[in-house]
Amino acid sequence: MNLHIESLTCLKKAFLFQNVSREHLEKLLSGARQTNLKAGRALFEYEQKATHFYLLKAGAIHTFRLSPDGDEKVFQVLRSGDLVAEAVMFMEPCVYPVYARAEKDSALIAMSRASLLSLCRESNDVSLKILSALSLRLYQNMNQIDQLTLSSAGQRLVSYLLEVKRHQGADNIKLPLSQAVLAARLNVTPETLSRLFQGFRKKALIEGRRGHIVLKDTDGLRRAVNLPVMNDAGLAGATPEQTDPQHEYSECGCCNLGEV
Amino acid sequence: MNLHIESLTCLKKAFLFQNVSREHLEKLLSGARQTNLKAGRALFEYEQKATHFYLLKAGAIHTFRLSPDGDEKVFQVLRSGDLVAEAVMFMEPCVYPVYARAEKDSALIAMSRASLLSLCRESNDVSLKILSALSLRLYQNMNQIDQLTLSSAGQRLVSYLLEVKRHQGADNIKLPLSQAVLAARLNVTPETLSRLFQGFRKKALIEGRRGHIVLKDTDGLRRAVNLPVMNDAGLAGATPEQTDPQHEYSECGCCNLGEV
DNA sequence: CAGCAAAAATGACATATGTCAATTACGGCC
DNA sequence: GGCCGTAATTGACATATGTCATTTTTGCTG
Repeated sequence: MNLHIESLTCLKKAFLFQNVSREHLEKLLSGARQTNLKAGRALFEYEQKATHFYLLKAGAIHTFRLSPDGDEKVFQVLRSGDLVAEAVMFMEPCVYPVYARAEKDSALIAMSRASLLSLCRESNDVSLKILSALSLRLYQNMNQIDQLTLSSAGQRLVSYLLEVKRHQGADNIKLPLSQAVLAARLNVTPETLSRLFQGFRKKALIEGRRGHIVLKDTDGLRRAVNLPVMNDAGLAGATPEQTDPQHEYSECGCCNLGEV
Repeated sequence: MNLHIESLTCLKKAFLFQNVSREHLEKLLSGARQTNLKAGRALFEYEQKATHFYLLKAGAIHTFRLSPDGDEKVFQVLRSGDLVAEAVMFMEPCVYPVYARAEKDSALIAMSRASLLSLCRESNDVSLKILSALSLRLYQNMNQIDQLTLSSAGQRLVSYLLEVKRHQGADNIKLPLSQAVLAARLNVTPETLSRLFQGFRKKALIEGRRGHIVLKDTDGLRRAVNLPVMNDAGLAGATPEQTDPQHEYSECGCCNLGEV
């Protein structure tokens, strides 16, 4: 049927399933179901038994945890084409390590853990693919830890901006996140974030606002927050990704933050 | 030869290679070499091409990154029996994401990336094993991120203490880390850490010092730093690990911090 | 047991960042 | 194009935590 064909096409585009045979994909999809989520609705809960993973066809999903005082700590911002919770499927015990919620109306394909595991058992290729996907994610997480442990809020912001720049190519960057979410992600308050932006504007280091900002002087930014001024690779140092266009994750290569 | 036999025995004990045939292990070891490191010597450098992974037979290895002002941010504290950088082998591009240095005189077996990859290609079992190991590590990293984004230093410390308690069973816990390293790990200064400990002592929430401390009142600790007082599972909520005795990682289940 | 170097504790002080409240600007909708 | 709710900005203020210097403990080694 139509839906099925469409799903198949989507699935094929996912990095994980690049070279997987149609036959195998069919099997994945056989037990799959389409899920639609209104903005604001939960996809799954923290510590809930993880029985499914998802392909996000349209919309946006945030994964997050809650801080003791109830703030949301955003882990990932997932966009259409992304897989959700596929890495969780291999955990033991298998529970979702985060909450997931639709930020916009979203359409997903839900596939069962069992089908993925059996696919892996049958196809070493798939296992290897997932292996490399997981290790990439591991790397991203390390970078995120690195970023979060930067001592000052300014450093974290600049390091983030430079990363976005690197991924978008131009100095003219689009911030795919609201300031509130970005603040959460950088572990600062929205107020502090706002003041940081203002400070940089005053010093003519950046221009523009509301999602569209121009980095006028990246070295200046680095100096302003005592980040070492170096090549251009940002935190990660030498050119880390950028290369492999196979990595179709919309999550930003180094720390899954908004779109590419 | 003797060394070889001994290495084989070690390897067999590693979680990853639990059910791997002797034949396969031999292959891994065929290209392997023994490495001895004096305390303080580097095992590998950040961003260096990652050609080998290691089994730590004796001693201790720290993995870390450097903050802009030169402080070390400890990622892992590895003890004998641990594998080092095995997850890195699957990254693309394949460079070490951290520095690694011997903290004590250490003995390691160095095995090549190529041999591991070909082992994985041959044995789906191994792939799956590694897959689950990686996903565990991913989970640990998320927990670490969660911890690091706890707003106050006190929260981070208490959350750490409770985690250690959970892993060691008793209220009487042994801290496997010097205060300096622990401070780095919690992203605070040693001074702040010291003052926190003192504060808890004054309030009779803990007793003892120098690695051996007794948690007198865990709920009190939680309250003292505004962490929700709940079951007993610490940050991670419901019983996360504890169960599977197969996980022989000396790294603490939830966030690789010192020994079990 | 004395002496020493390293680790930890303590004190005084500076400041980045959080908090809370008030104001302004934006973006969607009728 | 004007209105309204949300998001962003700004200000005043409190405070946790970093910094730097000094002292005290600790654990070792001869």
